[in-house]
Amino acid sequence: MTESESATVDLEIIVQGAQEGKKLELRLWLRMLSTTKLISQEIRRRLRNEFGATLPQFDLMAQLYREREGLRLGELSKRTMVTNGNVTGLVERLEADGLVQRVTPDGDRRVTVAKLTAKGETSFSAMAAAHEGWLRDMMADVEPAIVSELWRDIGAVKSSVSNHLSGADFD
Amino acid sequence: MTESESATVDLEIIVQGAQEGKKLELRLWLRMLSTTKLISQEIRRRLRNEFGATLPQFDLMAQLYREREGLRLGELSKRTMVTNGNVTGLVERLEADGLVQRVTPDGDRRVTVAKLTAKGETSFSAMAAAHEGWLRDMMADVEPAIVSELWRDIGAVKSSVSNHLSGADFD
DNA sequence: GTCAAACCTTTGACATTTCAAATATCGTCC
DNA sequence: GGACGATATTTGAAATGTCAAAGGTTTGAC
Repeated sequence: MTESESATVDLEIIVQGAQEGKKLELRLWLRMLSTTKLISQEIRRRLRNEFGATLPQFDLMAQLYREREGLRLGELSKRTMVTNGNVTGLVERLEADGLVQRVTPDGDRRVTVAKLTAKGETSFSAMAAAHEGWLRDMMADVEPAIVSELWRDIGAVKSSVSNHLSGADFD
Repeated sequence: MTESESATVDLEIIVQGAQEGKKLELRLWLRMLSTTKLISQEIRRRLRNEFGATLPQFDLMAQLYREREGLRLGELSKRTMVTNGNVTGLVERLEADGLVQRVTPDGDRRVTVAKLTAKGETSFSAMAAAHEGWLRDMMADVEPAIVSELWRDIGAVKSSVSNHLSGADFD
């Protein structure tokens, strides 16, 4: 490649605002992944230290908290994006701790419905408030306008990904 | 709060384009988390179906691929954001599959260096190419300019989070 | 009514994950 | 040259995660 060719190419790339060149999607993914891991680990640590809870337990309880009537395990599995088998164990442990209660409805004995106990609601309520504060703190240096933009644009990413899944995952 | 005060507040919120009101950071976090899970699961499924590999193994091999001399397990742990104990098991299994090789350098017998084998390099190379394509496909509906913006802005989030960690995590 | 297909959850095998404690080695101070 | 603190990895317990297969239950077709 001659000097002038090289200069031209560089210019084009710069003009396109993509000096990173190819693999932009890959780079975005790696950054999303590492950022998500970072935040997850921080939340996990704080949940553990301040409440003796785990993140998956918190996630599961969050779903039950907004459905006071309780949810079937399959529905919980979908909402938490966790496999069925995993939900079984999670709910078992939460039940052992008295935070969740399992009920088999009269109509359909195949079904198990999980529901927060009073203790579970109290417990989750405290964790949720702290959790929200942690996130505000962690993102304190990001402009609110940027946070909104990110929320919107990541929604677009999620949409695109949903439309290009190989498996049979549709909603 | 009087009625007129309330009305004023509502108006401000609407004008700011934040009818979601508070908890913007929380909403961003939930969306980041679910999107990341969605993509992870898709990549996991494809790695499994097409290559018989797992995502953590792929991540680990990716680090070794760009450091052909190999990496100490502690360094691998930092780069993959995985705990030390976890790296031990991952490397063990990869070694059993003949993809990675462990060496203890002469100078310091505390250290273990993991390095891709020839088979590991070939294997990873194929997976990496496919992996990059999967991401491009999944994000195909997102404008390149948006992808760039996201990359930049998520960088800002990561920065902010890094500066507000409670633990002793600094780089 | 009965059988088969569909549905919901659990189970079992295995991999990944964290944390804390244990192990092993190195470097240094005296 | 021995003890101590710092480093580096491994181990062990418990939880989370996937997948596939097995268990009950219900429903619908006949």
